[in-house]
Amino acid sequence: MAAKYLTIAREIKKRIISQRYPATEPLPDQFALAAEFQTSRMTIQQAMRQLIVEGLIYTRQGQGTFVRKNFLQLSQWDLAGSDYFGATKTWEHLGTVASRVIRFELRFPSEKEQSSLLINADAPVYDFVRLRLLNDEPVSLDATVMPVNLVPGLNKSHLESSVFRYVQESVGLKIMGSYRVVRAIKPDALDQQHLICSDSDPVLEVEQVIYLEDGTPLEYAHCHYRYDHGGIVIVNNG
Amino acid sequence: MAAKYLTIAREIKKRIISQRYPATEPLPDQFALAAEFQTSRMTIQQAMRQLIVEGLIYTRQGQGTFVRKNFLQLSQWDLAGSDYFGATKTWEHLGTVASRVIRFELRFPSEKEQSSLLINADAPVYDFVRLRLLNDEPVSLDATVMPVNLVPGLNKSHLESSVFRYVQESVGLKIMGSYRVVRAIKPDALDQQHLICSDSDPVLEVEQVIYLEDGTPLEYAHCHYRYDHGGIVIVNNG
DNA sequence: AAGTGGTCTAGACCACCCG
DNA sequence: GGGTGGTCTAGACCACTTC
Repeated sequence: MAAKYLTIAREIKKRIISQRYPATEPLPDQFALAAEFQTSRMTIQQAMRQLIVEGLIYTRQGQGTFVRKNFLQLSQWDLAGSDYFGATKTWEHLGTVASRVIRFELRFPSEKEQSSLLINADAPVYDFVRLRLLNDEPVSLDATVMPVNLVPGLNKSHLESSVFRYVQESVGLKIMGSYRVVRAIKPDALDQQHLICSDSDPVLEVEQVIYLEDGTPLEYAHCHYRYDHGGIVIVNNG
Repeated sequence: MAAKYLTIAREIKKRIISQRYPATEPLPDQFALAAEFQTSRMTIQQAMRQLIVEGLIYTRQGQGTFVRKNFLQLSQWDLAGSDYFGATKTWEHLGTVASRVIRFELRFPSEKEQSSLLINADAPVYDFVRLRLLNDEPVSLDATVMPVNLVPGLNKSHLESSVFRYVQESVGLKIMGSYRVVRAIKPDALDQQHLICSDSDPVLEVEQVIYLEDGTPLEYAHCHYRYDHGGIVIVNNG
């Protein structure tokens, strides 16, 4: 049995999508909703808070609760954006995805890696490079560094399928967030060789740290994308 | 007088930063905090919710409330990232910033612009291009389209100072969020001319829609950055 | 079983916006 | 002044984790 406030939030969401609550006027006030759903006003407010963080509505003290004009639009954006690559998204709807392992080694971390992963110089790390192919065309070249102690037992077959799945399902770690820097750079020798690009073709570089629920850094990576294979989508709701 | 839950949240934040609440063990439970702050548990929970959205703590039912290990680290990241450009950040701490207007026209929107700005073909738009200089060095070339009806009275002097400030202070509109796509591209003729780069120098392109509180799109822009002048920082907390 | 956070109640008063 | 959302109370019961 889901919480009552979530049930109410879902119901109100339905009504907004079906335009039973037209976007041109405010929603019924919280007292009316509390009466309709036979609950207290605090619970209605919790449901509203849920819809606010989902970007569906916004409130104005003294005025009421309103539907965001771009809510219906946003799903269209997301759809339109699906031709682009988000680092957390998969591309499987675009075709056949494959991973080729270029390098897989153990070593000690550099200073930059120590500070990015919050580890000491004597904590061993995996160092691996993978080429991602979409319909046999090279798309990205990813160089990753991960602390061995967080993910013991990682092997080459995990790299060929999904490190993410191994980390979540076998080791039981949960990803919380990420920190990324995106730039345009000139391709290095490895990029030119594996992404099959000339030295005048730009490369989109994503430098990222992925961290777990409690904030422990899990991986530090440099991902290089061919410039003609889309971009990174960033959505920001205030 | 600020709300009690915000006052409590600030106090708890202080204690975490000063390590009076060590990151190695859970925070005092909500009942103890309610007693200490002479308030109800609901108010303590509201304070906790605040700190959760700020990324400071996380909760586990049946276990307690914990400090995120990367909280202290994150402020260092932000500092480190200040050498990079975020489209919402200013660069004034890096030196002298100037804006040169390359183009400023009125016209009707293209189909792509109509769908991005949610306007009709007969709604006029401003079309302007600006070159941003940092210490007299070209950094970015921005091509922007804005609906005239949202921002009446825009003129060239606004472009040279800050369109953002004009929109906020004179027109009274409030920015809510953004939708961006980042790519690496080859420079076009305008880029090469104004960003002073060769055709083998990559360009970082940010295609963006900025929208207002209620979701109305305010501007649709393409911003081109020189590849050697930093990158875009993206922080994502689950 | 004990201890923790999650949800919920039935009110109350306050701050803000509008006519 | 009337209507709206924002905050707050003093409890209650539930769900989950650990012992």
